[in-house]
Amino acid sequence: MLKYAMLGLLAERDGHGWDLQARFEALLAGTWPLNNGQVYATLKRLENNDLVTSHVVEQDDRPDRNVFSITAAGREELENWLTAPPPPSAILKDEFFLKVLLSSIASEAELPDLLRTHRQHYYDTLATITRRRLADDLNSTTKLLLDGAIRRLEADLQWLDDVELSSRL
Amino acid sequence: MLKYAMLGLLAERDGHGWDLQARFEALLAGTWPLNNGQVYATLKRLENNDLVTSHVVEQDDRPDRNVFSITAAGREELENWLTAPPPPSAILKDEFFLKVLLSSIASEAELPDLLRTHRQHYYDTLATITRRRLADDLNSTTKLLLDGAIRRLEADLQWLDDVELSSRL
DNA sequence: ACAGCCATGTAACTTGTTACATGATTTT
DNA sequence: AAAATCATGTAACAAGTTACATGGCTGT
Repeated sequence: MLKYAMLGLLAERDGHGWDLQARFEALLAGTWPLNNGQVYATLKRLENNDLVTSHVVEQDDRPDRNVFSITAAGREELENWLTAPPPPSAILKDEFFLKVLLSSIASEAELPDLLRTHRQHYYDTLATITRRRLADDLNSTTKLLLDGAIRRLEADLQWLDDVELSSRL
Repeated sequence: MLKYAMLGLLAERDGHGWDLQARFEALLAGTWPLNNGQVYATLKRLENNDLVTSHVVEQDDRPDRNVFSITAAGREELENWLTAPPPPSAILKDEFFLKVLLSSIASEAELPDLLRTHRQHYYDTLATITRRRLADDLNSTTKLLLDGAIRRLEADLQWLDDVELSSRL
């Protein structure tokens, strides 16, 4: 997926690896930290596939930059991905769902523990995100993202209640 | 993740590759189809790590089965995973969120198209899942899963409205 | 002096994805 | 005769994860 993230950021404007990583993390409000190695590896693959090109920009007081630009083929790849509907399998391919499911069938004794841990964790995350949402240096897109995350967290918390109720029957 | 799914199914009872795949797909109500190759590859890796063991069961009229059992180490690995809270990065690591985000910054002209396509797709999926939820041959765990999926889909649909509203300003 | 920022990457390992390959039995 | 079910796997490739490695400049 990072591949498309890089293409998207480059479609906005050119950038070098370090810069792209910083922009990505800012856009995601720090909720999706990256290892720099992954960024450089992804950019190299994109270049091998001619979806981006690069040129070196020399600097005196800083290390030289390797600045990337998106190509026409890269733009096309990005558009295709953006407009394609998600595969039908995507909705339930979720670690949280899978944990509850497996706990129910394989390890029922652990279910209450799992539910407690996760409920706690979801409340904490909800609090963190709600707090972050209030910061005034966020761009509007990031705000939207956080709103979406809040809606999902609330949905998941309600579902946790469902699961707990039905496990107590 | 499939690794843990296999461990979970084996914790319920022993099984061979084919059987595990069928049980997995039934549990997920067919929403997460697998390629058999992935199943066998995953089982082999688990065996290499001594998380499962296998023995051949001969059959006359059918190909022989390679039946797997979970080991003590496998059980431990499963328990650890089940009780561990999700990493904080997991909530927003989502293809749908990323698409909306990137479309907003990189390709604003495509946003309405993306929103329309995805809204349609989400409604369709909601309808499909709701219908499947009514089938009476589902086990209670699968029903729960579908309930969770419905809650999420509804949350995402509401969020799509948010995004559309804010994009029209 | 030390921490933090700027900037680059490689290497090893684990997962996931897709395609290919084989072959018997049962049902339509 | 064809399609579905049962049953096994290999191989190639793409992507994600983590650790390692280097080095100058800036602010405290």
